[in-house]
Amino acid sequence: MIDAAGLRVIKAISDHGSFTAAAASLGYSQPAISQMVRRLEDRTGTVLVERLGRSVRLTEAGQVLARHANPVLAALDAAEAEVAAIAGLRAGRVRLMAFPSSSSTLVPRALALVKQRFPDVHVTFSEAEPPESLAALRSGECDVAVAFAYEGTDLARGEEDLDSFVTRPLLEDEVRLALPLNHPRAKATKIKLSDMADEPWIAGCPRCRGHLLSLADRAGFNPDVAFETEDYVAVLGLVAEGLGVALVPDLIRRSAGNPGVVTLPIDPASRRTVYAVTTPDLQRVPAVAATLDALCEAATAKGVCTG
Amino acid sequence: MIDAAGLRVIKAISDHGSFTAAAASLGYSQPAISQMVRRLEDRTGTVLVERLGRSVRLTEAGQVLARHANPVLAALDAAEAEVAAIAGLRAGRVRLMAFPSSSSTLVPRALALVKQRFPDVHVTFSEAEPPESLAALRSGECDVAVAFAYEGTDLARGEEDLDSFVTRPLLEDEVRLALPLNHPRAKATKIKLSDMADEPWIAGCPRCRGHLLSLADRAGFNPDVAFETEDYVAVLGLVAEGLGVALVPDLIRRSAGNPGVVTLPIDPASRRTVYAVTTPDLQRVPAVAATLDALCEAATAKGVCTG
DNA sequence: ATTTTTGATAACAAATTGTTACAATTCAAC
DNA sequence: GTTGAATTGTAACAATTTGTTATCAAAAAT
Repeated sequence: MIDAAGLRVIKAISDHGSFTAAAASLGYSQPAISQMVRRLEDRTGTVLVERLGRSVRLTEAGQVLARHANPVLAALDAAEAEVAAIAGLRAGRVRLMAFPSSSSTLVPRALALVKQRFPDVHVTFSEAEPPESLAALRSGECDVAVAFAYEGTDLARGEEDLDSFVTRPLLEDEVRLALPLNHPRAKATKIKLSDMADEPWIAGCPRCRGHLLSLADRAGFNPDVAFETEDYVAVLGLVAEGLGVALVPDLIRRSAGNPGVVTLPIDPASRRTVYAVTTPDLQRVPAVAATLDALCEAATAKGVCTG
Repeated sequence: MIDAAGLRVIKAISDHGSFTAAAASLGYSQPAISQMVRRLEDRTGTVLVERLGRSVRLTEAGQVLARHANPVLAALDAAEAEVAAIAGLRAGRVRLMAFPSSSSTLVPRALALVKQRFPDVHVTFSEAEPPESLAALRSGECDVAVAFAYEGTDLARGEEDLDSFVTRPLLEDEVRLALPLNHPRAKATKIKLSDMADEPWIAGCPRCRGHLLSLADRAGFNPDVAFETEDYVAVLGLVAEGLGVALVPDLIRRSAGNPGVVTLPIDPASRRTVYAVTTPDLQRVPAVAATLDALCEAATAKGVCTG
């Protein structure tokens, strides 16, 4: 019934003492004010303005509206300012989820970039493997997920539909074989997986284990998985102690290298692609876009970012 | 830019979780909500709602608006309620100015009527002679004036323009001659002013003095005005002490009768009319109308109220 | 008295806000 | 899988609201 425009008009009249001056202060023509007041009076069923020949004065009811105008308009302005701050990257919160091995360098570098450029944009961060991070994205618990897909498999393992997501490739990550330093083949420049068919294997996260099984199958053997752990530092530790060999993405070696371990390219080569993932809607949120950009830039030092 | 309607829509979406439910809760069709959100997003240049297939969720910016919605809408409702209270006579203030001799019975009775009918309407009251009360009405210092005009003269003494006022006759007040009880003519039933040409006179307020001079002139003499006072109780006291005779409106005698004084009709008769005066705008304010009605009713006991 | 200032009104233009009908999508259930 | 109910988006249109210009009438100031 009464809206912000009406209050603005009443307040202008109260402040300036005439319709004409109120109109000028609001950038309207004088008849616009006349009609606005008339409409308000019709709607409220009350006289709001006393016409005294040349000047006007608010009645008690008009003064009531004028008194309420300030808080209401101030609150509206505040709301607008807050939204504008988010739109202008002077505020905003982005909830990022990334898989553990990305946390070591890629994500911290991206967070630093965002913070440097937009100090008031807050990126919160938590670790999760791709299936959970994508589920969190879908359910609204996070805004950006950093996930990966092994060559030839879908990002979401084929089961989830990806149409509802927007993906941005960040970098290509080569999958290498990790051997203990004292292993007989540690000096090779390249290795066939089938050569390792009789070694005990150490597997990483479930998807990595799946990838290992898939590659081994293609190489014609069934690996003996002696240990499984999601913690890649532990994987490398186990390898260093000579308890087995493992497939590890290059990112791991570079960020958490273990001096007792060497990694070699495998033949045929295999890679995984690391993506930043979000939704089409969120992609248009400035703070989210800035985070994606930062991830992209942080990645270019290591890989190719097309975006 | 952002208005109350927009906030209402965002709040409804936040509360109900879908456009359809929000539309139902606001009595709109679903496309109305879709378009409203789209407009808001265009205006703010920000994504406010994440579309997740079947349901929707507010983005951070959307949540900001939803959070501001409550205070703004509550303040608007409060403003509306206050105005409605004034319109519905559950609130309101009327500033009444009346000339002194009306204060004794007419005005108190009217105030009591208003208070009985509309306990939350506050009528404040102050005394002023007609010229000042009308000036106060014009300048906005009061809402209703109780004034009088002697027969044949304008309410505002001819100088002021009455077009800008609305008048409502309350009662006719006969002008009588006050004599001390022991005056030789105290037993007469009617008296010609010319019979009193040689008496000392006591004059009331300036306008009353003017009326005395005018009547005396018509009766062919020039009265010897021995005392002047605006206080009619004093006038009657002076008369009772035999210090002179006076013209007093009947209202005075009835409300402040002095046992040492008799009042007689004069010939030719003279009356004054008591009016309630306000402005056309204020007349439409319910509390003012109620006060006018009460004055009218309070007067019917004594005179004729046409209104 | 005349001029300037101010509000009201009429007629019209433009923007807004809403509706209905229908297409497209999602999600759950069979 | 496939169907079906539920939900959002879009297009076309109608109604309302909101603003402008031109003009009038009244009030104040000179």
